[in-house]
Amino acid sequence: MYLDAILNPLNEAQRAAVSAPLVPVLVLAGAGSGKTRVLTHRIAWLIQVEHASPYSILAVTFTNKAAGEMRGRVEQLLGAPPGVLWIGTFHGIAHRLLRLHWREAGLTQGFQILDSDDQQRLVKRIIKANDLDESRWEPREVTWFINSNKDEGRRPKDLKAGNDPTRAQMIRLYGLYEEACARAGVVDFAELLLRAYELWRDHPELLAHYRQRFRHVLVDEFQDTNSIQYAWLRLIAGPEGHPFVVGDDDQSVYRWRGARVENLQQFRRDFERSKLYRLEQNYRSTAAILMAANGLIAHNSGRLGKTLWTNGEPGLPIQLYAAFNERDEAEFVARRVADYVASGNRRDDIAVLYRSNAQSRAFEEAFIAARIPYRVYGGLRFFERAEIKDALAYLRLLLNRDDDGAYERVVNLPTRGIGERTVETLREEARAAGSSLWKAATSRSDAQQGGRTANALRGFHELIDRLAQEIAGLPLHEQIDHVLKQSGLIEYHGREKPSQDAVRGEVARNEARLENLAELVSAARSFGAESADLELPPLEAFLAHAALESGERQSDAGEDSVQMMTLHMAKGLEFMYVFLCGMEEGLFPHQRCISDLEALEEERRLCYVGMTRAMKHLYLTYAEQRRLHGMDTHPAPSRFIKEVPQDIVAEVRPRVQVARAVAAARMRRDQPAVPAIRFRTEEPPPPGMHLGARVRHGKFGEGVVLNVEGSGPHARVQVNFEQQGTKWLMMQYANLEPVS
DNA sequence: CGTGGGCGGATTTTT
DNA sequence: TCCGCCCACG
Repeated sequence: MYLDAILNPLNEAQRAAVSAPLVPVLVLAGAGSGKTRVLTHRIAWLIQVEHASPYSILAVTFTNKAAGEMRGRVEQLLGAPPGVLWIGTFHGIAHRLLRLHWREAGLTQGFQILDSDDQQRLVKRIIKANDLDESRWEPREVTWFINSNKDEGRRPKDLKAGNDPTRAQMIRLYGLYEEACARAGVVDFAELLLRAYELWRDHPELLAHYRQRFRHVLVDEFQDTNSIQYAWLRLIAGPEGHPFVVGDDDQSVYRWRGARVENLQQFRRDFERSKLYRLEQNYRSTAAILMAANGLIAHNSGRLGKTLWTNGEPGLPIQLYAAFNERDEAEFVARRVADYVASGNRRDDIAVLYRSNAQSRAFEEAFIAARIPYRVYGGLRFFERAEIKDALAYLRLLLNRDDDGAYERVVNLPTRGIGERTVETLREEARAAGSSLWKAATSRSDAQQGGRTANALRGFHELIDRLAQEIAGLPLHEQIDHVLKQSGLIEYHGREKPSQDAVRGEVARNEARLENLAELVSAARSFGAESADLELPPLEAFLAHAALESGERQSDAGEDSVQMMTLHMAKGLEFMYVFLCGMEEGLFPHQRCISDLEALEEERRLCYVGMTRAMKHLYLTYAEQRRLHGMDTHPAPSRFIKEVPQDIVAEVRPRVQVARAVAAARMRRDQPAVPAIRFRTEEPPPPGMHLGARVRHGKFGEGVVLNVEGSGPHARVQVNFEQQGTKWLMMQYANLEPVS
């Protein structure tokens, strides 16, 4: 019986959720409690037990990765490719709807998608075109204004400026931006969602059709939905529907980009018949780690409430390390990593997590010095790389000459004598005529046709027209290959820097760019049927794919390496050993969040997310001195450290000969199972730094030496300052003066 | 038209 | 401190 396969692998709570009746369902799924499993098994349950047609199922996620995983696991479970199932991201599904109903949605048939970078550039061009000061009207801010309004479902006409001239200008720019998008036939990410929502809202017959069809809607990571996504969900579900949503209010960390945890509560109000299920059994972490995480998150208010528990190992206490500075912090982590690897662990199982990307630097340096392979996540993804975007701009222009963004990007790339002056004139002409740059250029009067730049411009247009003709009928990858070669892009990146005694990095970078371009062709070759059902020509489909799925972050997988990433990127992942670093006030919680309770609670959730990534060992580290923006700071340890129940925290201190008596008190809580660190040297302590000595520090004032470890530049002393309390300091940096 | 130096700003990121 | 962007120069 199918039932067994679906329900047997589940625990009681999971089983209850999976086999819930056809009413609206909210599953509160704690970290590591089998959330994806519940979703996939629910889909199988609907099909095999409720006899739902796969055709009637719509499953929505936030990331392509999650969608891919879900699809894979459903296939596995059903033993067949559930081809007709709609599983995708909010954006992917919105895109699909808009392709199918572009006319009703008020779009052009071949509309293309702007990624955030394209969008920002467009906003910037609009600001410039309106002679506004870019420092007064920052493109970032304007873009944020536009997107956050779209996220809330508001068009320019819905906005009132009141007496606020700044706001009035913002609204005006929003309107101009919309016009520009319409003229160029492009939509941004937020627009995909808003249009899809409006499509259904304004076309009752379409909505009725899709409601009839998608009887079963499932949503992953529901706590991350924004207003428009939730409104869209309510539309498709209708008053009689029974959406199945899974989320965790304690893991909501994207409020700053429009996510609304309140949607969880709102769901219960809007769907009165809804049932709530809690998944609290955790299959990932040790009891100690869960106690720490539970204790921390209990400090947040207004939670739906949930306590993780496990049947598994009690595990080791949380290890807390107080470093002198970020270098010491990194060296500590590197030593521990080396220990783990020496005892047979894979580096892939070790993660260094931090609040902000800048923190990776110190760790990279320490890992390089210790010859530990590592991988930093973050940075540009494949389709975001400049050379790739250049190539895509050519392709976009081939499909749509009115795509001004694409036009500006490649009109002089490679250099063909069309300078800023020429483009500026073109922009003015286009603005005056209310047309695109391409049209403005082609409709110039004869008087303007003679000069050198006019010839260059004509050459460019002829190139584009010629390419468009030449690639007609070719297979996708040959189209791209042809454009890359004939446009001169390959040559442009391929040429060696002349003279300038071979800057080696430059050559390497050019090679990498050429490789990426080659990779683009092979990506096109393997880009197959996935969008066939949209009845889009392959090139259009490929461009949409490039925008919606920006590709891998790292090309060089391969070697077993320590994983380094921000806490945000770690969400949804798990690691055997986790180092949660930079646990300092001002860094984590971040300075900008400290005075805002909502933001502070989000920081705490982020910390909770970080802690619950760990399966076996969790370390918290902080530095007593940290260089930030080139300035030395002396941050206090993060409040989050104190919010963890102290009886499951063990402070790590290097074990040394000196001052054993004082250290012993600290050591009592340290666990013997964790290998102690030994200093290589056992030379006498630095002069004047004996126990009980009075010393003065530039910032902390006077204090008494409580503890001394090591010698030479690496020596560290613990000082009890009259004002600031007890601190560990590094002799090398501290500049302590003896006081007599 | 391309580059180098000066200046300002410096969470978090997916689609 | 360091990185990215803008402008002035070659």
